[in-house]
Amino acid sequence: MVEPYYDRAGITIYHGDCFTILHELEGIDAFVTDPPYSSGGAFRSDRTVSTVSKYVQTQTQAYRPEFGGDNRDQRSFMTWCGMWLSAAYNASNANAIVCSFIDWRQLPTLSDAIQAGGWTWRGVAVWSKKFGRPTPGRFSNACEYVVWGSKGPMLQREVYPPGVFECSPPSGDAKQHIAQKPEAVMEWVLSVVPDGATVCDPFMGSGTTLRAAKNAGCKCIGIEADEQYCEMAAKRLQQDVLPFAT
Amino acid sequence: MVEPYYDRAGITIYHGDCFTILHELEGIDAFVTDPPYSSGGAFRSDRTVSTVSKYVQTQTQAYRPEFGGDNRDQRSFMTWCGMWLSAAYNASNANAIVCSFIDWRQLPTLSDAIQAGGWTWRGVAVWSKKFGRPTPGRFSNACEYVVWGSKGPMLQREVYPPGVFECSPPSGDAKQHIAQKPEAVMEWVLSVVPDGATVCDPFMGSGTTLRAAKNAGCKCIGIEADEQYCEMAAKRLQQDVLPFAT
DNA sequence: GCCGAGAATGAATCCATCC
DNA sequence: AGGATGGATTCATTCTCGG
Repeated sequence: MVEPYYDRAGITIYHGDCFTILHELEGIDAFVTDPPYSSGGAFRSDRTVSTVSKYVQTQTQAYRPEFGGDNRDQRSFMTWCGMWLSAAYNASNANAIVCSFIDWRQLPTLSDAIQAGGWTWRGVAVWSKKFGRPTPGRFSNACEYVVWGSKGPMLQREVYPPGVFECSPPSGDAKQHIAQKPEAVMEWVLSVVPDGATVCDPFMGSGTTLRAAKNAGCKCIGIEADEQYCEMAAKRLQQDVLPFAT
Repeated sequence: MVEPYYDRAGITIYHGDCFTILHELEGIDAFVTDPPYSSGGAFRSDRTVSTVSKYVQTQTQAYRPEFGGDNRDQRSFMTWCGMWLSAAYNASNANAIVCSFIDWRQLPTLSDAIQAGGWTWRGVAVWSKKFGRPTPGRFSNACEYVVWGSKGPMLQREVYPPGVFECSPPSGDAKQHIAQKPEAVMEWVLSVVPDGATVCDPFMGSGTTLRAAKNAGCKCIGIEADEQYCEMAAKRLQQDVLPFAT
């Protein structure tokens, strides 16, 4: 069994590759995560290939060119998402929930991947950031999306979470990770997760999901490949335990 | 050439099959439309019932006519969307814009189809209805989406439309079609369309797009297969011309 | 005309029942 | 792997209507 990087008060952090760790896990009730989007830019040269090629090494080739410029990264992103979603499915209990953030460009790919991984796709929820970067002549990209689903039928629950949640992105000192989500957004997403569930975030980053899950009374598990973020998250989570925490 | 059902003051309505009519058209600057979604429910039997019982179930329901073309399965929906988007592409000028409404379930299919039809997919805009019908334990489906793109590069314009638009759906006497959009929502979508453009809605319904396009100073063309809706739209549009219109 | 109370509404989803 | 039908459920917002 893999050794945790941090393990205290129902919070466990693993430092390592998500596939390796997921393979060892079981009994998860909910996956709530914000994976790297491999997005940005309409052309391949605009993208950072490193994050993708780090996880997937497949022979990439031109694929249905009539579907537009750049399907190579799209294809490997699809494969990679299918892989982690499938591993997550296998580590889950029956009736588990999966919620993954994504941007508009990869939304269709992720909705395919979630189903390819065995999950039942249940819907899309919208995080409205109020103001996206304005672009002349175009709709601003002011939203990110939560593609979500379940492992088989869902448990009956008496909550009615809104389908749109409006909240400004973090800024200033509160922001420790490029893609960091506000804690309020994570709490909103967690409202579809049963009380006392075991929540796992396989792409933990600075640990916002874990903080929100802990506040919701959940047991939680984070996985992160970058040790710098493991340390940062452990510090953030330990702070909360102190009596004089803010 | 096909005979118009209505043709007055820069507004033309064709009654007939959209493929037949689109084949005859040319010189369109923007397609703005709200096609039948062929959505609803997780089971085929839920999708194949009539639009009235599928989308509305309350006790004292005002009568609104059925609309056709809403019972395709995923595969034929994809093919059908590819066909009309391709026909629309062929009827378009260079730099034309396409904007099509869709719900969460069919968003990935439509984003594939728009690219299969030759368009460059530019993004997703969100119409937030504020509050959808609640479903226990799940995010309410409070949004519809605008999948949009262009024929080649876009013209430079000095407008900055928001990526999310919040507006309640029409109700009461103002609602004549089950899936009718508020005029304000159509005006928001039309903000990416150049001034004085020729706008076409190949699934006109009760004619909201045409009203909004006319108010925006556009020439407009509507196509509708159901004569009942052609009549309804013609009446709505003619009303606006009268000096004592409300 | 304004305000408050009560009623109606919704591009929904699931499931039991029937043929 | 059967397929269609109808009923039950839900609550913030919007509408209606009376005072």
